Amino acid sequence: MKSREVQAVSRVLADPRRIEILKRIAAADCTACAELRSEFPITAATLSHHLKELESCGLVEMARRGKFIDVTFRRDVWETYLKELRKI
Amino acid sequence: MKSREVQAVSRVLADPRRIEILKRIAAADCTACAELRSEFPITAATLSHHLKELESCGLVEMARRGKFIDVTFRRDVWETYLKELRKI
DNA sequence: TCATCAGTTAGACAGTTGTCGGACTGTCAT
DNA sequence: ATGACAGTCCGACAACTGTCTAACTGATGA
Repeated sequence: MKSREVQAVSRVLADPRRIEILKRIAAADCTACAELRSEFPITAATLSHHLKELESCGLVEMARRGKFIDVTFRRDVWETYLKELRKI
Repeated sequence: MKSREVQAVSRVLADPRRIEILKRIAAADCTACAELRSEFPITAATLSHHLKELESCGLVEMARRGKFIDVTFRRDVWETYLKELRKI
């Protein structure tokens, strides 16, 4: 994992709400954004934005399934990130 | 470590330059800001700002020694932070 | 086909933040 | 004392970002 990727993850993790969302996804992969939206007081647009950020740095994966989106936690990326931080 | 403290560290880590500075400090505690300033192309004011951020979330400790500042890496705080992240 | 629902995109706005120059404080050596 | 030096504080500015509303796309079911 390159230094730039570590920075990307760190940047994405900077927002408190994003950490919460990530925790939630890591705890139980969800099959719909609405599932998340029911747990956080945010707009669909805002959630979409955050998910895009989480996806852009590889922390989650998103896949369409009909009307819904499967959101899955990329634990391997997460572990790699932690491994990099442990080097510091 | 409370959730708010984790968020504070994550926020501070979001800036690429701050990660670099932290790495540098972790690699070898330094006894002067000038030492750092010679390695990064930033103003004294900007460096002071970043160090203050790093200090505010507990990642480094700063102590005056005459004209100079001793900057030390708080590895215990760092480990605690990593431990929290590992829970996710 | 048409209404509805899940999610995205675009644009706007407010708040935050990284950066700097310049003034300042405090310390040391002469 | 005085000049030089290490670092901080302040105000400003540009860039970025989290949030929203509103309009949109695409899929489902009646």
